[in-house]
Amino acid sequence: MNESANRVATDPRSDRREAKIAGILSEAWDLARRDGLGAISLRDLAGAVGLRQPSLYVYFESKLALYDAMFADGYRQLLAYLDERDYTGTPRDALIRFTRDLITFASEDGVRYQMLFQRPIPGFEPTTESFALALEFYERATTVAANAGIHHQADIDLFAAVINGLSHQQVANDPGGRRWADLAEQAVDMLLAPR
Amino acid sequence: MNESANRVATDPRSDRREAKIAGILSEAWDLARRDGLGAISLRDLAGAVGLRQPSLYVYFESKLALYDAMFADGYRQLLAYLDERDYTGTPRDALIRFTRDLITFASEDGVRYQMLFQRPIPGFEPTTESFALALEFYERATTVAANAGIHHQADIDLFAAVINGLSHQQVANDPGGRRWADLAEQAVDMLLAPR
DNA sequence: GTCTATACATCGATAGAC
DNA sequence: GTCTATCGATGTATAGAC
Repeated sequence: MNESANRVATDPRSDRREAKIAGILSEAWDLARRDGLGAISLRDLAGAVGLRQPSLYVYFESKLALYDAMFADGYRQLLAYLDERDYTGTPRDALIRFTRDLITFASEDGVRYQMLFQRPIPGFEPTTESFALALEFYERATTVAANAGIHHQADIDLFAAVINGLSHQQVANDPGGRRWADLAEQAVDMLLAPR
Repeated sequence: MNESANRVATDPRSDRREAKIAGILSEAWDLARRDGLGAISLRDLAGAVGLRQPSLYVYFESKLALYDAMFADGYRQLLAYLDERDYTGTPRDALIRFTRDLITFASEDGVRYQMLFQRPIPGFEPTTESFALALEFYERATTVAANAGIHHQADIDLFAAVINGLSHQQVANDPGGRRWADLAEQAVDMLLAPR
């Protein structure tokens, strides 16, 4: 290969590094779906990407750093997923679609849902940089809710609990299905009903 | 001690065995609260009850059998907790109290809540006998809900999701507190509002 | 950047004496 | 029923050659 050909916007060396990291993360999600989030083995992970186990330390300084990268990766996937959709239209309709999309996103990958919303790995806390992505998501969620009239803290708490509960039931009892996702409209109308 | 004194209803030998098992389970919950449910070590557990690790196999034939006993123990605690309370009165009031009590129960012990409602241990499935206790609980819950007019499957699904979501938020964000438990009345009125 | 080799800890489980 | 001793597997992490 020609080491200096195609000198584009970014450094090709760090491009390749980023691509490798992306490949490792992709395999890490596969392993997590197979064995559980807490049971990822660095040996298995290295084998899945054609490396020996110590070579992983070139890309992640520890297993917790790998988890942190997965946490950030999952939130980037969620934000990209939301970017592809539009939440214009009436506030009620937007909130219904937002809710349904969140449940669907959770349903598509239960392990990813666990990582983002259940925090099931003892000893793992996301770094500030990674957690910023989570905050970005919460900001978007509260904005869509606020547009539909959900302002008080108690209402926001209830809204968050309902979305979380629907997502959890969907992932736990009907993974990949729509049984709870299809309750989004009913749930939102319930939340928005005047008291 | 006098080995044959006080010969009561049950065999004293199996009484002692049951008491020992209860002690082991109690320590297992303590360890789970400290290290996480999936990170219980049989060595630590044995040490906590004054035994060596292999001696635990006298009482549990495997680690999964220990988890199964914890699962059953947790549901027995929940059923006993509900037995102490009464859910008479108007159906709405009963459902509010039932909901609030469930969230409170979850809040009192996040690890127990995980074991009963989140199933976070890869490879663990409760035995039929243990799962029967879970079914007993679900029967009681649906009865209280049905008395308040929640009959259709979609309504039951939504009710279960709301309780689960409130409990999860309470455990995850305000353990031991009441922030989401105090939303029980609002949540139930929302669920019972005519559409 | 990748490798071999290895350190070092911990785990669940079993064998067999007492 | 409890113990000592130990097996075999697995885990993360590091040292150092190439």
